[in-house]
Amino acid sequence: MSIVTRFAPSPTGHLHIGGARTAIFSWLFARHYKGQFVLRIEDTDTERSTQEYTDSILASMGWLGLEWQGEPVRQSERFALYQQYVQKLLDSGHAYWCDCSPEEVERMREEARAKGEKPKYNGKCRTRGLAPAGNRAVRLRVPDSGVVAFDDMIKGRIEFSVDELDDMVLQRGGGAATYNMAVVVDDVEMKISHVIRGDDHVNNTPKQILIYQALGVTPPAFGHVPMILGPDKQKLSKRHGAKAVIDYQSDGLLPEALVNYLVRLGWSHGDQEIFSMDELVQFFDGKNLNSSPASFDPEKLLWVNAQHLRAKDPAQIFSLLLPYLEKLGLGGFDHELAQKAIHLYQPRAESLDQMAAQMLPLLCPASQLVYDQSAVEKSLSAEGKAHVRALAEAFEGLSVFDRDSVQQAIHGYVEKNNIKFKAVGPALRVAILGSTGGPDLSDIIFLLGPTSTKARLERAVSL
RNA sequence: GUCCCCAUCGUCUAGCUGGCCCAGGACAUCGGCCUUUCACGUCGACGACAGGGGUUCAAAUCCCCUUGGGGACGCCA
Repeated sequence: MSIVTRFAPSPTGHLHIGGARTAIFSWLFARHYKGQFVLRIEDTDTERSTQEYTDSILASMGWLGLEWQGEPVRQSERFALYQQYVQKLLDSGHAYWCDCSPEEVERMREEARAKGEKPKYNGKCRTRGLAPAGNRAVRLRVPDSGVVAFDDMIKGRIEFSVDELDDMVLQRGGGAATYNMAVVVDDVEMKISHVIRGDDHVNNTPKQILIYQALGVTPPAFGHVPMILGPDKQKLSKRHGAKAVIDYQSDGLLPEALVNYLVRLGWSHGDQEIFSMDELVQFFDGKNLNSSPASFDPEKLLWVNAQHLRAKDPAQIFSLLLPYLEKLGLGGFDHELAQKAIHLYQPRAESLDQMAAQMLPLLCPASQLVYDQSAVEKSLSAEGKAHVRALAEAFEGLSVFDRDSVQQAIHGYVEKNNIKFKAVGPALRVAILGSTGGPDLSDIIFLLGPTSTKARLERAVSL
């Protein structure tokens, strides 16, 4: 059997991390078994679906590296197809027309509830033999007894008694297919072999299986991935902060890091935490999936991102970092300097966003350097300034200006005056970078070069 | 209300067919080391089998109940 999986988002919002994770699982599963991964846009709700969201979702998928095969299928273009299938069901006696009003159905539900049962439609029109009419709906005739069961790839065997199900609407008055009908038709037509989707669909599964059975088609395999909860164990929502994929993109996360983190939420491969995309494809076989919901931990996500950031080639980082550098408002900066400095910042930043901010003091002109006031007061005392002045002279006397000679100049100065490095280091650092943190000073001064270094030291002394 | 799913450190998890687990790894937290700062790194500490019954020579691992959490019950998707 050839493996075909799908991701079927509804374009009523941006791609969120929950959806992203099921998409990733689906994609990995298909890739691992060398199958196909296809997309379907579930845009039958014309009220809430927009092209902007469709574009945004596709863009996020692309950014994450989840390439799909063929053109995405749009449900809104397939109403006629769904009607054909509904007609088949009507012809075979598996479905019937119903003219009950919403109020009437609501009453039936309340009655059932009053009896302590699950609210359902009572099957009033089953035997009335109603003819088609524009405002009439089509309902599925579900079996009177029995159970619907399926072996979930993640949760194992799940059974539902048909007593829990009612004669669901397949086609609305007006002729539009309902969600469950459209999904089944599409999955059949698209030859989907494995339906990997969110946990919230387990209750739809028996309904859909009933439609498959009525159609005389073997259902695909189902795998329901657990939901992602917020840090407080509640359903993920806006108050948990950024949750759309594009938000993480603008926060400076690496797509492979987001994928890595999301996959590990509910899946494991021994004790391994960091995976490349290739390793993921290699290891993800649809097994070892956790059936319990997981909480989203932004801190660990950042940590995973930091690991990927460090492992990446500096040249690649630079091109990814460029947009963030440009957002800094420098209005132009020395690209070569930035490029050469990347490796110094790789181990200290957790995101591209952070990295750009950390590099600002290095990249800005001396005149725009912002000083940390308390650091200046603490380190750039009269004595500190005297050291800075002396070091400026020492640097100017250098015939070769490279990392080693700069370092020697500093150490030479320290030794000659019989003082500790601590006496001059902080002052020099604040003078060069404006604050107390940052990479090794010799590296920074060398990269800055004699002219820029001199300008910074002069400005610091005059503070 | 009814049905479905879930239950190991604060969080993500290892623990697949019970003994190698008085439970391992990772994030976070705390402390040591490294270091010219801040990070990185490194070493260590803290920290969990929800509760109760069974089954068994032996249970985190199997069964049942309770509790807790989540989801679903639309002519929404």
